[in-house]
Amino acid sequence: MTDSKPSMSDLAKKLNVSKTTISFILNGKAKERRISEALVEKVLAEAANLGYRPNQFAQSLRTGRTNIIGLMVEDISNPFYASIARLIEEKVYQNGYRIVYCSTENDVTRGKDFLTMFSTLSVDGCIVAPTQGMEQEIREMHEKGKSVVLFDRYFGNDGTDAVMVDNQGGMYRAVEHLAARGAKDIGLIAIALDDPEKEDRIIGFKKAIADNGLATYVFPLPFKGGYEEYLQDISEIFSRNKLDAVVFGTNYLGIAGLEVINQMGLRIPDDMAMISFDDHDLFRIHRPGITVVAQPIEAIAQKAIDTLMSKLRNPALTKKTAEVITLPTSLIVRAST
Amino acid sequence: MTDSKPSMSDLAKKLNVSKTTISFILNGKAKERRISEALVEKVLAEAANLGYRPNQFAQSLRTGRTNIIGLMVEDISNPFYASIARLIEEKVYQNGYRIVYCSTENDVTRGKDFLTMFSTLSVDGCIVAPTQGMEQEIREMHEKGKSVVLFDRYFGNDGTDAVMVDNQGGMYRAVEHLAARGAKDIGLIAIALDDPEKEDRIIGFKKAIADNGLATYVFPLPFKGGYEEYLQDISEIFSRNKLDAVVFGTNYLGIAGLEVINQMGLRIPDDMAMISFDDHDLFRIHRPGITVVAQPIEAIAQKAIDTLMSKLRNPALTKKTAEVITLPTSLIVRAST
DNA sequence: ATGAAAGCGCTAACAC
DNA sequence: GTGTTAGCGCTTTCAT
Repeated sequence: MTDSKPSMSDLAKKLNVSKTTISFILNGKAKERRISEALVEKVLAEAANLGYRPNQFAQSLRTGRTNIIGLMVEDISNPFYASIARLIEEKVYQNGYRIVYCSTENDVTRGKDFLTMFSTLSVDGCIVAPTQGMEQEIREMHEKGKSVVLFDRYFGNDGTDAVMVDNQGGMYRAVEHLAARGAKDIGLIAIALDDPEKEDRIIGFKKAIADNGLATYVFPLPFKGGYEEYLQDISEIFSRNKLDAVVFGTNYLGIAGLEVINQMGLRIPDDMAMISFDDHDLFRIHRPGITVVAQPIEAIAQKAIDTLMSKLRNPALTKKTAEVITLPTSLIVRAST
Repeated sequence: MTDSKPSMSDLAKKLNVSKTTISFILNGKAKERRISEALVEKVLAEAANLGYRPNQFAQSLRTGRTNIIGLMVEDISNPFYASIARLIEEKVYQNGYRIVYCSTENDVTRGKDFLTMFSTLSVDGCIVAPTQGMEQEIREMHEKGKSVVLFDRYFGNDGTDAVMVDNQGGMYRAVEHLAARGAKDIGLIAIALDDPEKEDRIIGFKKAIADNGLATYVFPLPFKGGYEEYLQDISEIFSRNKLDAVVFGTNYLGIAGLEVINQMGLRIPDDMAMISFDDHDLFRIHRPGITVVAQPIEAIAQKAIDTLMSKLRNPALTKKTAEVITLPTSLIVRAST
């Protein structure tokens, strides 16, 4: 009936031992406190028997640590982020942490709200794919000693750790590949949240186009939630420009683009060669297969966690070193090029 | 420098007011406590000024409520669950809750671990796509007064709310559709965690096969993490049986199946007609398009949240009513059939 | 080798 | 109208 959780006091009372002792034993400090084997046994046994679980909130209130990690991505339903979330989940649980996630939808306000939430929740650290406009807030968290690891996007030299991917290089090789296959009019359709001149994927694209002496067709698109709108935008781009190849800056643009191409009855790669950033089941299985610039998802997750965990374990590090890791992408050539 | 968060005491000291008063004001109980307008203003202003944020842990410790909701799915990186997670996130935040998620991988032990974690974390409620074998634990949570809403899978009449989908009916109509198109040897490739006789999708399939006087080809597969293994299993099934149509019980089996079909050079729908449970970008965009039994993702998320929120708002309900909502699936016919 | 006691930040019954 | 006070369950210093 009164099945409510047993507290440390319950244990203490039942065993005629003080809370202190119980606490030490349960926290593995029995040795250094020289508590007798016998007592340790007894306490452990009774704790197990009663199904005792420490109250995380009391614990957090006392210690200031929460064992919660915040994960902030653009959209948790995007397979790229979902896969990362899955991997991070796996690795984080092994270290006794839990994850609270949220999707920013590239909205600064949402992003900041969530940062506040993380702060309110007192997460021990967080892994964030930031939107732009959050620079200030991220820096503040960092300065307050919270461990933050950025990925997917970051802001120059602000002292925050980041796990990035070689976006410029990846894009450069994609264009190179297309050019080598004889493409002349290569378009780039990519999200530009901010200034297109600052987007690495766009920069890499332009550089490759220039190096290959080709004409530049860049179509920066603002971020919008709706898939339908992208279909619309892309089909307009296709009808107004006679391209023989196209590169998409993200998986969802690639997907939308592929749908448009198919709808318009364009043949890949004869009428239109195609490459998308990010691999996806769709790109692998589609006939013809779609060439992609794949991001090393596993490595991104691993590095992000490793970085965060090492800061968490050694808080002194947090304020000091800031490392920006850049992981290579890989061009997976399929029949679309 | 000492930028650590201001507490209620700080506020109280600064304004020469007691914590009590602050607490009441901040919790919107100023009216009923008949606190003067002026004071309310002053407190609110100073709170905003100092950037005061209540300490969630102290709050939780005191009230027993945490504003955290646990979300447990089979695999957060599966688009079906990821989409649900996204929608649930959206709806939940509007109500001031946060989400902690975890992926069971259909592993009972993991599932139970996470349930314990939810319990330790004192989540206010949870939305769970259970694995089998968790019946007992779910029932216990429920009996302890925790709000639990199941989806995707549930255990008969155990008094827990559940949001389900008409799996039998969806599968039935898929087979019916195939039969109407002249398919004779229709195979079903589906995960059977437990007894295949208890899996609704398999039941629906068999019923439809019987009603249409066809031969029964059911290939229950155990759940395994690895995609490669499914490829293997499926291609064996295809080489050992001469089917003219196949139905896949879940999106990842459908994806693997499609990959196998393409690899084997089978033509859809001439050599092999195909239907998969769950819609997916891949099925929509693939040429030919793949007919699917789509689940109403949005509705599932909405119902789950609605149910949970109403229980949370009115705890008295929790122990009483248990509702099993069954949502319809829809057959989206494409070129694969 | 063990325990008493203070206090983390907050809420709410009960005074005044 | 506003303040006092007693905890929520835990950790940890200091005493014994």
